[in-house]
Amino acid sequence: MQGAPPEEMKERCETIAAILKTLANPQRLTILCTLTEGEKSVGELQKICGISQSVMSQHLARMRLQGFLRTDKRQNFVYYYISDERILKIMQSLHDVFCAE
Amino acid sequence: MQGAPPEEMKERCETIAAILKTLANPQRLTILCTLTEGEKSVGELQKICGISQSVMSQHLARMRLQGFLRTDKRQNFVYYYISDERILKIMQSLHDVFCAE
DNA sequence: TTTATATATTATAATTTTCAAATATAGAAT
DNA sequence: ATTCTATATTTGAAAATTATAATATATAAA
Repeated sequence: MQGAPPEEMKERCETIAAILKTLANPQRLTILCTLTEGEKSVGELQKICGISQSVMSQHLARMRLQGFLRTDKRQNFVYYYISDERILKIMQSLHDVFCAE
Repeated sequence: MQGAPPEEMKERCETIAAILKTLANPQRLTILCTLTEGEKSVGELQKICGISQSVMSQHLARMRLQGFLRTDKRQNFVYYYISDERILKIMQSLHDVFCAE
């Protein structure tokens, strides 16, 4: 048995928990699931996910500020896509665990 | 483009988000990390993780009620271990993404 | 039986998250 | 210039989470 938890483990757990907190919301997960298929405009995401304009924008802002997502403005639309490799890997793993046959 | 999100996706996202909510706490993650190495008594967990008695017990109760953990009482100690294969897989995946070289 | 140890539960206050409504902005179309 | 469309931001209330303290329980030891 060792003494205190390696400080490193605690710090990592804080970092990871902060990321998981953002994932741990049904609407944000639905948005991310949708984006794993490729970029979507905000309006498309609203329709596909059934989330209101304001709430959608708030979720997207949070994930953008946290570095999960980036945007690409074309015409008068804003397209969002997953820009964080770690998020893609986690989504893949969640798919394997919960959605695979 | 399809219409509404498959209801199945929404439902799965709710289930998964509920699980991630429990994971998304630095202390609970630290506890789970520790338990990936094998079962530990409550007292051992308190020392290793540096978490107070009451808070530890509340975290353990939550994870036990959610089916992540089970207990084994021996002597006058309660040993906790991870009993949900999905949690083990997620922890492994988080390790791969955030802690691997 | 009393006391000590290990763990669990309850209550409550503080903090954080979430949703909804209103308002703001920016570019395109008229 | 005005209006419309797409998106973002702000605000405030409701709900959920977290920490802390107090109390409870159950078993072992004295």
